[in-house]
Amino acid sequence: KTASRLLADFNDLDGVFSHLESYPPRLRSNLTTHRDQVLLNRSLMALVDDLDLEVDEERLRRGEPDWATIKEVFDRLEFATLWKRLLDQEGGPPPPTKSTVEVAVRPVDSAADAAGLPLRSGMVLEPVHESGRLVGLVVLPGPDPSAAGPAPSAAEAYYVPAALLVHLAPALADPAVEHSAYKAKELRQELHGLGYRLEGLAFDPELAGYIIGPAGRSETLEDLAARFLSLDLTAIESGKAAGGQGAFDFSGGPDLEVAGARAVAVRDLRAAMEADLEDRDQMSLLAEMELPLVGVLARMEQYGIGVDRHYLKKMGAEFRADLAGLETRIHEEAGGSFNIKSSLQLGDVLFGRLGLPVVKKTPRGTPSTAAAVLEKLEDAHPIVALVLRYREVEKLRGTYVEGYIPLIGPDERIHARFNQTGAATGRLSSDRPNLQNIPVRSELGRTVRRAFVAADGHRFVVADYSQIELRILAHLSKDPGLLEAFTAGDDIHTATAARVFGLTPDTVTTETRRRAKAINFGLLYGMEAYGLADRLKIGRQEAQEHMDTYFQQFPDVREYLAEVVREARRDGYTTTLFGRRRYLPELLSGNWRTRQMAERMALNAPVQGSAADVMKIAMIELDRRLAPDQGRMLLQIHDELVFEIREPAVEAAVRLVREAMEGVVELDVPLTVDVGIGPDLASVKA
DNA sequence: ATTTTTTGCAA
DNA sequence: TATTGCAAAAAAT
Repeated sequence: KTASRLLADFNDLDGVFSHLESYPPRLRSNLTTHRDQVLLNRSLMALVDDLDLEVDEERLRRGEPDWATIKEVFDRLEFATLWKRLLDQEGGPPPPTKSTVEVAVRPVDSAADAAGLPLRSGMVLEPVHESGRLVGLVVLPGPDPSAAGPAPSAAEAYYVPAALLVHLAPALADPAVEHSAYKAKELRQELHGLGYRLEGLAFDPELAGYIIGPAGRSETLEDLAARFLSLDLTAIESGKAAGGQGAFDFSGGPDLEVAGARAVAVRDLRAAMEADLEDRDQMSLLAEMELPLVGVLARMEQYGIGVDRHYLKKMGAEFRADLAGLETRIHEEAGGSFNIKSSLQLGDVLFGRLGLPVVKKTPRGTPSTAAAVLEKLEDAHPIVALVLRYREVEKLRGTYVEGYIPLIGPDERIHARFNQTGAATGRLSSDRPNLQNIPVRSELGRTVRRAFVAADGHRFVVADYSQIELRILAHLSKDPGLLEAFTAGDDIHTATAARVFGLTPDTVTTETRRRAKAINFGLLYGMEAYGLADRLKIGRQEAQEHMDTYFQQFPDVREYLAEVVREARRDGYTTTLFGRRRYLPELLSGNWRTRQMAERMALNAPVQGSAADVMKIAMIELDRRLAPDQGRMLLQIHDELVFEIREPAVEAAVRLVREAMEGVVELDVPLTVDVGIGPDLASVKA
């Protein structure tokens, strides 16, 4: 534990491995930046703990690496041969890392000055903030085609304060004047807030980094500069803070030197990262999928979705009253007051005072009070059902009904964000709020949907891909049984049930269909018999039989899934239909549990990721083809798109949406889309 | 005050 | 002891 303190705090071993494993080859021999060392230290500490090794704390206290233990770790784990070789080379100090950038940033201080700036295509835009607000833009002009001779050694950039941005407006809004920017969508939205349009996005290192190695979260520009340029941007920032040149800047203005260095980093990252993307055959993923999507998502965020504030307030009040009543009754049943929302206190009451049996424990050893557990105890004591109800209402009140209210804008709409780099598989994610998890399953939960209302004279048009993941599985596996079922247009769960249980489609009961559905879903998640048994509340044996029969009936699915894992183990990553990769170095982990988890991820990633690819293409296509006077795309919920359409245009829009979504890609099975229409999200009906 | 844990909502 | 997310709340730090 002393060692943990000397090294860095970190527990996301998976993320570290994804990151390091996806280094481009020429940088693998150069794990020398500060960040590299931190990452390496962190993952090593996790491994030391994992393997129950002792570190030489005496050495660590002296600030020296404990090479003996590090080598011991690698000796015991076969997957680390690459690093071992690296460490064998490690004797002397690491080669110096670049920590300065030659750049001169000239502040622009007059309208005439701003109007005369060179705004060539290929420029880099780097926002400058002060206390969270955009105060200006550093512009690093693109290459000058007319310039003779070599480019000057020091880059020349300009700082344009917000007040003078108006002189850049035509160039910013011109799609022919291409720009690069880190977190381009964010910049675009900030400029939009000031009344400026930004078009012509040609490169964003955040998106390129996401494609090269989606680590589950986006990397900072500092991370990317260290990884691809061996450039330590943090040294430039901290150097100033620590009293380097420029530390005594009494002007009180923004830190232009740092912004300039960042802009140069973005420019240089474009060359470095595009070269990598070319090598990996992923340029079109960036240029034709992720970059065009930026504008689409930005528009969706700007439009927002209409919300009935008064309905939410009324519902919140009702929920509060319900909760007060439930609380009283629960406290009565418990024979005393306690905090129902605390799983610890609730556990004490249920499993202590009331003596209910402990079904399951949490990873930390306390008795679990999760809904699945409580459902098993419902008959044991009347308090259990009340607690379940309390949890449900409290969840809806806190997260949804009252959680939404502060997020409603002055336009009475909610402008959630869609994050393009949030999910390791290629999916989008959403936050502030998350509009990809609006309740739908429970009766009470569905009432929340009534709060989302289409504007006057408009209707919501909701289009969802029918069984897109299973269709992609059919396409990828080429299993004749699965292909046939989809080509014939059968209900896939019924068709599966018929084959697995030896029935004809018309003799499939609700129960057998339910079981087949669970198997189909389980397939997409790398199911094992244990999980299926749990889900279906049947024996492990029986679940295993179901799976065996399934794979007998659909042998190519089994073969495909096995092949996915084999390839992932060999290559280190899985691939989607459109070349998106997911790195899974944990497939070679010495830890059985970790490895199993990675295998399930490997099974799921090509299917979920390909579906995400298809949806992204559909969104870009629809953004182009849906005329603004017809309506707007508002939400994406993974396999579903929500539009707000002017009433006279609804019929045409339905046709357009269906045609575009079904036609984005030609698979071995048809893609079909179900469309519903309604005045609010609760009332959407086919 | 910030991070981690538990829980629960969606596809 | 099924995949991917985001978030609230309590507890832990």
